[in-house]
Amino acid sequence: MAQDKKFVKEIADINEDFPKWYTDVILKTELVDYGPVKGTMVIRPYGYAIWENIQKELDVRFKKTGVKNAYFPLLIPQSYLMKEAEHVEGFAPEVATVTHAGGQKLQEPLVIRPTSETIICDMYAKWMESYRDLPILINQWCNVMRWEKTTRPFLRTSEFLWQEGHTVHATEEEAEVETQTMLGVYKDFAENCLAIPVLTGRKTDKEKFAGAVATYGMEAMMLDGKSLQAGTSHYLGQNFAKAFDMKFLDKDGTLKYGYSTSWGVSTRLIGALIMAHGDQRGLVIPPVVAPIQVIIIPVCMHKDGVLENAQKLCDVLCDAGIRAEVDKRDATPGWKFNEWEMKGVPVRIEVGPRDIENGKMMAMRRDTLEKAELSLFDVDAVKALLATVQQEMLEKSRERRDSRIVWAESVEQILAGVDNKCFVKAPWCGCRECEEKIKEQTQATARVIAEDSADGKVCAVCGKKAEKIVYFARAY
RNA sequence: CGGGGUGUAGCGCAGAUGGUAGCGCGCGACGUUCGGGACGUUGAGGCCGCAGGUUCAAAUCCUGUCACUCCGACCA
Repeated sequence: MAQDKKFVKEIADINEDFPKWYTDVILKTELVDYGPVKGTMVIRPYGYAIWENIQKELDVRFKKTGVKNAYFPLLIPQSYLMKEAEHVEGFAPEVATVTHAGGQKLQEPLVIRPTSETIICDMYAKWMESYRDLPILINQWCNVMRWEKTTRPFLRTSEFLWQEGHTVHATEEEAEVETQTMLGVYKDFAENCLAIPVLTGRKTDKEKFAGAVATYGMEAMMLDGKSLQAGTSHYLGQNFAKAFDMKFLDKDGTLKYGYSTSWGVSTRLIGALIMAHGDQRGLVIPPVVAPIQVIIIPVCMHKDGVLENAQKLCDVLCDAGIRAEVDKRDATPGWKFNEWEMKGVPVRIEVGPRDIENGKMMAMRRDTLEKAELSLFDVDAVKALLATVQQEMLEKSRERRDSRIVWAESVEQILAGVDNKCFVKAPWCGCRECEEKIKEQTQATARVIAEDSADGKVCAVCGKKAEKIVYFARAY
């Protein structure tokens, strides 16, 4: 117990000071370190492995929808950004610009991509001549830079890694379907890989992406009740097609502008993962994306057969496709237990002389901290345990989230709801003034528009006929 | 850009009224340990953010400056 206290002291209290807990945990578990340039982060191997797993899972899903990966340049001529009026406005304050290269001042400044719509649309314009060239379905994994005023590792950094998908279609309908398909891919990924239940839906005009006709987002609830936008999918209509002259000759022989979409998720997902599942002991990472799924701790390493059996177990698990490691470091088992719990490894297996003698091994789940005795080398049991952890983490998060969605019919009720760490569903007339009033008085913003019908309801702010039911929450 | 705070060892900090720098953790070596953060012995590690000034003497007092950080306005 005394030792527990000591451990708890090491990371900030999750309930008392959530933001501090967050930064403590990501630094102490060696996910990230701060970069020398303000607002940048170094993603360390343990953190990067999560990103690699995210990439792997998303790529599988993208490929199923026919999307292929490609790569476009980091630097974009400044004039490209000027072509789409709203888009320029949206990004103007936060672009970083390169003015000199090769020891000389450049004729035209180059911007470091804050997103790649412009350069990609410019290329697409060259590639699309006939309707037979459409749709173009391309994704790129890359870094982007947005010079933000305040930053926080993973959630908002000056430079971040993401994937951005960009598609062009011959018809409005097809592009709209694509927008929804990708939103669905994200939802499936968030729930089944990250074990984070998400709300998906259309964004209000105030919250939409600069240059889009419609923006759809997925919102996840963090442990402190705040919402995190975990992914977006935009229907861009012909806005970019017209700005970049993306025309094609249709079946009917006429020249038409294409309809485009873009969608993306970023390293912010790692932040979401941490803030959705962590506890007082540190991280809890769902098995699908965990860098290490099973950590094997040999007990009494110096005794005959312990290390050999631990290594053999590791080998059989790895052969079965499980990411397992043996911790052979010269430290006490107790120290290692705490270390790996903090790092969020889903399953820990202890192997000691007693176990070997009895043909057993002790397994512990990180999410519930429950221990179970398994037969030594029982790969199927470990696999089943990992699957259970994955599934129950989602169920637990979903129950928690669902119990924290409340209904409100006035600004006071909205305030009470968000103060109570809840998402608030409220009817809204659709006007910007009411939306802004809610933000002023409650610091909550419209996250997504719900599917529910607003028939017979009145706006929580102005009392006029409600057009939409909207989820409000304080957001990161 | 407004308000507050902090800069001393890798990290967290202590250093009244000036006298030449210390504690905890961590790190190295050796030994005993190992089923929930072990212990003993011993060692390494500092331009006290930076630049001026006052003084016989500055981590300490004064002035300036830089950096970081928290809270408000903007953002994935």
